[in-house]
Amino acid sequence: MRRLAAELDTGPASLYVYVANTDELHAAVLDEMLGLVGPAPDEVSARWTDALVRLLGSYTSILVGHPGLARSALVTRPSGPNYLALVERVLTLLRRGGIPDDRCAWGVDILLLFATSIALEHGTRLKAMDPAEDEEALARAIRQATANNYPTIVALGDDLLSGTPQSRFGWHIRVLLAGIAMTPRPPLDDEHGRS
Amino acid sequence: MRRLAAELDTGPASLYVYVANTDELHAAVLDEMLGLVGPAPDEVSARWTDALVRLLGSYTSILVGHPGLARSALVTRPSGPNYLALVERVLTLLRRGGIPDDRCAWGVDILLLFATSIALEHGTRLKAMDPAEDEEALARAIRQATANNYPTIVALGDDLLSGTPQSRFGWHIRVLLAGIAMTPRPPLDDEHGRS
DNA sequence: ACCTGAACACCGTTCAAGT
DNA sequence: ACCTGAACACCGTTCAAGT
Repeated sequence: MRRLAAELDTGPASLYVYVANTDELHAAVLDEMLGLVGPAPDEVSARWTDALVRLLGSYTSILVGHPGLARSALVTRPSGPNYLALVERVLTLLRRGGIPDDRCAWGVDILLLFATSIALEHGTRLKAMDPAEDEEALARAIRQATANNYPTIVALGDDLLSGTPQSRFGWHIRVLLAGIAMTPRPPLDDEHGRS
Repeated sequence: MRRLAAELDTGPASLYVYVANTDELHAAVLDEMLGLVGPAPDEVSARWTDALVRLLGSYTSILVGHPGLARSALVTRPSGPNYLALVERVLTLLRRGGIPDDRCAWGVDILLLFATSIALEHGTRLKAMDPAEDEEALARAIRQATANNYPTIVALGDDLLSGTPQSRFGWHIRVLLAGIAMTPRPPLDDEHGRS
């Protein structure tokens, strides 16, 4: 807020004429940036799973550079036109994959939530640390784990930390898609509208 | 930091003798709270999927009350003894489900990441808003969506927002488990240790 | 050697006062 | 009626000075 106000050569109070609070500002900025989300040259021809990995990947990579936006998007679900367009595209691809409608409805939510979380995780990490010091702590803890207390952790060892962020991301999305495709929705316990 | 220091009748500077920064303090507090994570009365007898839904559910419910901790856990992976014990329990259950070791290794990460994200999402929402005003914005946007611009959103309609947080959470975890069980890991592109 | 008061450099938000 | 300076109520972190 203050940074933007300074950029505009005014006091921070002036911004509150246009937005109610920081989250609302973030939502507006995010929707603007979402206009840039992949033009998807071959979205129609590619396999639907690959298309979704790419689409969600480009959504995530936009957010990684702006962890503050990712945080806001996680907490206050965006509802701007470009976000809705993204939802629409994800839904279209899920349907193309033959996913039943009820699972498309819940699946789009978990896919976007997950993509947003990954962006927040990586984005803040990049902002905070110089590389190499990075996940040091967890890696050390895992390597020091004794077979007495944590036998399974020791057995799996370095594989717990293997892979690049990109290869993990692709696997994560495919896991979600496969799971969505084969996990029936629970019956809706009656909730009189929604809760 | 300042709140804790005040509680201890001293200045905030004194805390920096014991912790390097806020994230480290958060990590220590979180690990302490993780000591309370479900004693799991029937973890051995229950179906492994049910046991995991409950275990991750109790992890999440601890974090929901403290969104600040969830945020830290998302950004700086915890590495305390109680967190490792949680990882160990999740791994044990995944193996009991017959999940191959390499997918257990990557699966525990996505499960805990997801549980942490859900806690952050719900926790901050509870903190910020009075109920009812809640997701109003997205709900309105969806209902106002015109069939021209967003045909699939309109077709799915209210089902996009149906379900209770609990029923969604259970479905989400089952989606992840089913996906993990059936999605082969990509080959590790060579990374000389890790990156 | 160990601890900490006071300061530094920030935040988001409000509201009375100005034009 | 519309905008905003100045203040309010916070943060996390540092460091010189005290014991």
